[in-house]
Amino acid sequence: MQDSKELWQSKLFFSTELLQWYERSKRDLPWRRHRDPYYIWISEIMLQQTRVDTVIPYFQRFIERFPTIQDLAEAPEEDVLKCWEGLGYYSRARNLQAAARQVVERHGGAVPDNKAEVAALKGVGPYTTGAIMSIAFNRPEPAVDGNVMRVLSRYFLIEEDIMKTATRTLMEELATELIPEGRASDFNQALMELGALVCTPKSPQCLICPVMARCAGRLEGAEERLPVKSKAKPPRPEYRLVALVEGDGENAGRVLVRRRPDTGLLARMWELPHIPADAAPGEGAGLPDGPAMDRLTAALVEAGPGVMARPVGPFLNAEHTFSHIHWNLRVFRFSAENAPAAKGGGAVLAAVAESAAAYDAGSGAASTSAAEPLVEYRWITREDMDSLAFPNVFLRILNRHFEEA
DNA sequence: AACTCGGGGGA
DNA sequence: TCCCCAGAGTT
Repeated sequence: MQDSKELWQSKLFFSTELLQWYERSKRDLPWRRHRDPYYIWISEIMLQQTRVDTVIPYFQRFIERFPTIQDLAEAPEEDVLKCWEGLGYYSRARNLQAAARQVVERHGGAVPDNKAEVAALKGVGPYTTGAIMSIAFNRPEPAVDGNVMRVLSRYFLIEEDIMKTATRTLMEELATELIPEGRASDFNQALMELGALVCTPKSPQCLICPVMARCAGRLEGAEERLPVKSKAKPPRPEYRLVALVEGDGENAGRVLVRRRPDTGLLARMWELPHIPADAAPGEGAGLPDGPAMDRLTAALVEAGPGVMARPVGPFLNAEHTFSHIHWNLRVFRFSAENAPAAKGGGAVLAAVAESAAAYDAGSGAASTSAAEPLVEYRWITREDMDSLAFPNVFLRILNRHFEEA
């Protein structure tokens, strides 16, 4: 029998010591200052794949801008995205707002104290369901994130690959057993706090760990190699040519940007126009980038907004790594000449319908108007950046440009 | 089960 | 600079 008396004692020891440690060691975090389920929810979504120190300023700004679920539900999506700018995984923000609307419509604007209903909210998966139910409502549900799997795999010497679904299920069962009666909120937070502060991925601080005495991983000397985790694939490289086009005439001092499509990578975020490049940048030092500039020039006219632009020269190179893609960006400066339809600041310049034909041919399911723009172009000033959401890589390029200008 | 989806921090 | 971190949705 696996579940010997010794194992039972180890579990009791773990829960008891951990809870006591948490009482004296817990950090004073903004979302721990109240029990509002809305704030717990926001913080848990932001904390997915994101460190506490990064989240804090975003959380403060977010609840200031959207103090209630109602406020969030009624806000323009642009505002929500702007508030999320720089945090990454922007579908979290879009799903969060969609879920806020769900809560307003189905639950009268209050987060439901019901597991199935919480789990049904957009962007709320198994972990966040458990986190909300336990932290906000003190329900005995497991909240198994990376921290928890690391702590449990070490303490109980679990060698299963934590990337596998079956392992997470096992961890959830174990974590549920460990919750002391009536203490789900504190215990689950304690578990994650230990993973964040003591039982860290590298160089865990075993000597100050409250449960070191019975940690099977530590006693085996295995704490550094746990948890067992299969490696992720390296990101595939992608090479893009980017145009930084400065306007002329009425658009003097403005830069041409576009909004990304509704789905996929960086959906609905703004960016500089760019096109794919075949291969790595020619490393020939000092060679003019004539061919690349020519292709960009043509793209701005043909596929893009019909902008006639004169190449000025290379501006800078930039790199950006996503989980699965590594972007190599070569940014070139252009000067617009006689930009068409330049009717003044911020006007929509043109729409690209490059894939409209293929779409229509495919299904004929033209649910939206045929004139619906797939990509929207605008001439923007630095001030316009205060209301448009850009991914960090383009934020850096644009800031550099406006600093020099 | 495999793939998609950002960005930051530490060695 | 390189390496590591990892929840939810989609297919």
